[in-house]
Amino acid sequence: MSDPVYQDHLLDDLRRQGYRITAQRRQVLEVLLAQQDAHLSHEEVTQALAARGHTLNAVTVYRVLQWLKDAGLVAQTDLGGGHDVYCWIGETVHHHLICLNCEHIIEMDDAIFEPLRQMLRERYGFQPRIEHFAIFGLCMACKQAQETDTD
Amino acid sequence: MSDPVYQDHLLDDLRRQGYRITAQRRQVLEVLLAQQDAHLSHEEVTQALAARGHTLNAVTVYRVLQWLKDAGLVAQTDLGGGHDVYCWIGETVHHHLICLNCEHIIEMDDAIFEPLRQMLRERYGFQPRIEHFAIFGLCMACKQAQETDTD
DNA sequence: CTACATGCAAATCCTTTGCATCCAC
DNA sequence: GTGGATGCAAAGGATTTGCATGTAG
Repeated sequence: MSDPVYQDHLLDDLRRQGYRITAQRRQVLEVLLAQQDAHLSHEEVTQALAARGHTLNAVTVYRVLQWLKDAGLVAQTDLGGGHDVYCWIGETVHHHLICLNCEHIIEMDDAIFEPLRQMLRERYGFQPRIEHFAIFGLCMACKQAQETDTD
Repeated sequence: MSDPVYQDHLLDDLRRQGYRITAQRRQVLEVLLAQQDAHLSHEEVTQALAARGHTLNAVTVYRVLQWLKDAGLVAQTDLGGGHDVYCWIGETVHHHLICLNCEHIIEMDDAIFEPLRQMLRERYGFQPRIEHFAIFGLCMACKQAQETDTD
């Protein structure tokens, strides 16, 4: 997945598509590749870069993220937190359950949306684009904690 | 629903809760009450106010919307458009299908989410808060138009 | 009368843009 | 060498804050 061989292959691919591979682009790409399941904000990407000893201009980070999105490698989503988040587009489509209390994120399989998709198509003739979904609520632990509180 | 009697009752209720009723608060409240099913952004609220001949300071509009939210009368949601939208909390819970192409909004009943809710509870022990949901995709008309294009 | 709401100006935050310089190809 | 990418500074837009004034209760 994120081994050097895969990365080299990826970079060659991008070069073949006419994109230029700069140090900055490689660095941002590595960060996102290293945390494929995470949704990273611009700020978090910057922090991850810093942790690796790279200090890119904030503007450049924006531009590289935009580039990765244009190249179809990264999804840019607004999960409602005010800032867009970016995440690597892997082979397996999945979605997230986000706990409003502890902010724990649970991954869920795409299959769970199939019934909903079908219903929307049947009832409303609507073709949903549920490619990257987030549902907010309470995770099991927090739900139980809350119930205990109320007792 | 939005008749004067109902509004008076509402204002009295708020007063009883210790809130002060100013002209500005009444004006914003009226705007939201008049379009209960709409999701209005700060800008749209301002425009609606202007259409009624009221010119409030932008800051005041923010503060009144925040107040209405705190009072539990209005929901503040980020539908992914970059700006928060505000909408009156009525009795009937409903959600929206938003067409990515024509931006047409279809209302859908809350019942459609029941199977999903149940699945999330069963499989992940997750208590979803699906109170105001938006699903993006293509509406029937745009889907058909697209299919015709490809032919 | 008093505490709270308003309006103005200014500050703040995130993001984009213009432009000179730099570097991948 | 040349077009595209970078970094800096500065602009831009949305929202928040500080403070004097106004007003609901």
